[in-house]
Amino acid sequence: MTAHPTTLGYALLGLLHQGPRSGYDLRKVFATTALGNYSSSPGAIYPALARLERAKLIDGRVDQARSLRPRMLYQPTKAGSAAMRRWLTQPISHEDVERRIDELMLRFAFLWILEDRRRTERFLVELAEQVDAYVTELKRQRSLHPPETPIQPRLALEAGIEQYQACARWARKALIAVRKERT
Amino acid sequence: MTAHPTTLGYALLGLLHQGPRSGYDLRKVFATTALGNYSSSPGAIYPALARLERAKLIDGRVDQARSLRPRMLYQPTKAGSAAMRRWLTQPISHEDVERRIDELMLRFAFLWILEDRRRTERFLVELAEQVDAYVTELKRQRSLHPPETPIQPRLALEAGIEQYQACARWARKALIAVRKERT
DNA sequence: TCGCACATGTAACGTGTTACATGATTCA
DNA sequence: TGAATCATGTAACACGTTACATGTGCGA
Repeated sequence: MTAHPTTLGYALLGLLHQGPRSGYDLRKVFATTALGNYSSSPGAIYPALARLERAKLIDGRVDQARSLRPRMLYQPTKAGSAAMRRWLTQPISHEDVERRIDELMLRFAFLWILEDRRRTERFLVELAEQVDAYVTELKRQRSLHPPETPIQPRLALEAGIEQYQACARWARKALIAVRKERT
Repeated sequence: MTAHPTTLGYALLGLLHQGPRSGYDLRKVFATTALGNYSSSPGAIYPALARLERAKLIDGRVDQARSLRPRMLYQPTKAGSAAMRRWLTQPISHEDVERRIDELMLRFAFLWILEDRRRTERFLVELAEQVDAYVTELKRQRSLHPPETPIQPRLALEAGIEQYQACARWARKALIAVRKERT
């Protein structure tokens, strides 16, 4: 009951906030956009949709509009929208930054659902702070490398540092862009 | 038989190339370093070690050196080293860049095992090329956004673009650093 | 009529997560 | 004596991957 959807579940739930879609429609989105990183293919998507429906977070009904074959069109229920809002408004944890940065980006991409610019801004501020903190931690790790460490692991750590720094820079730039936006 | 180790398996196998370690030692590495991103905790590590041993890629023997309790010390077998070398020298695929970039970084971190600077250089060249290609693809996706797209998904895609660009920049910088290295 | 795109699934399998179990040693 | 640390695991569970199954409508 209190079982939360997985990242894929939230991705599907989020997409359905754009309007009713069938499983096939959703698959196409995953197949053609960068969202494809969050998995793909029928074996994951159809079961995930079934789980969301069992949890009453989405509602499926048959699209009897003519055309090809009957399709199941899903849309979020009230409970589904509420679950989505809860997920979107979670605070950004240390753990999220360290190990689930792409889930954070997914959350950000769906923040439009809230129609609350302030919330988007707060997300970016928090993200920049947390990422900065993690960069500091990574730099500390770099300083702890014993001198005989080969160059490759050193450089790999460097890569991590630079990717997170890029993320922090992006967050600050995005914050400015969001503030400029007319709503 | 031809079943390949998972990313976690390769991470363990790679660490064992630094010298014999126990499961506990390995857990500590995962718990305290950035490697922790590649999972953690007994429930994953001990079974992974058991699989590697069943596949004859590592060899465990009891450390009867005094001190605390008996520990199982693992080290790679010849087959294990060969499997590692095969993994490390795989070409970098489009798919790797899109969906397994952190596995690529793990591979890079373990390239020291090959003791072949050229190989490291080639890896970085290939990576930069492939990442550039993916950045191009992401920019194309950005240009395809319909004008009414909310700002958040746009910015999220922007984040992806900038992280990959940071990765490409890093690869070129790292290439220079590796070339400078005396071996 | 052949094949492809549409459309929806299921089954087997391996693996990671979480939580728990067990017992020895060291230190307060 | 009790707590923390060393050290190794196991069991239940859910999820994703891969591969397969099934059938319609449309265009060449």
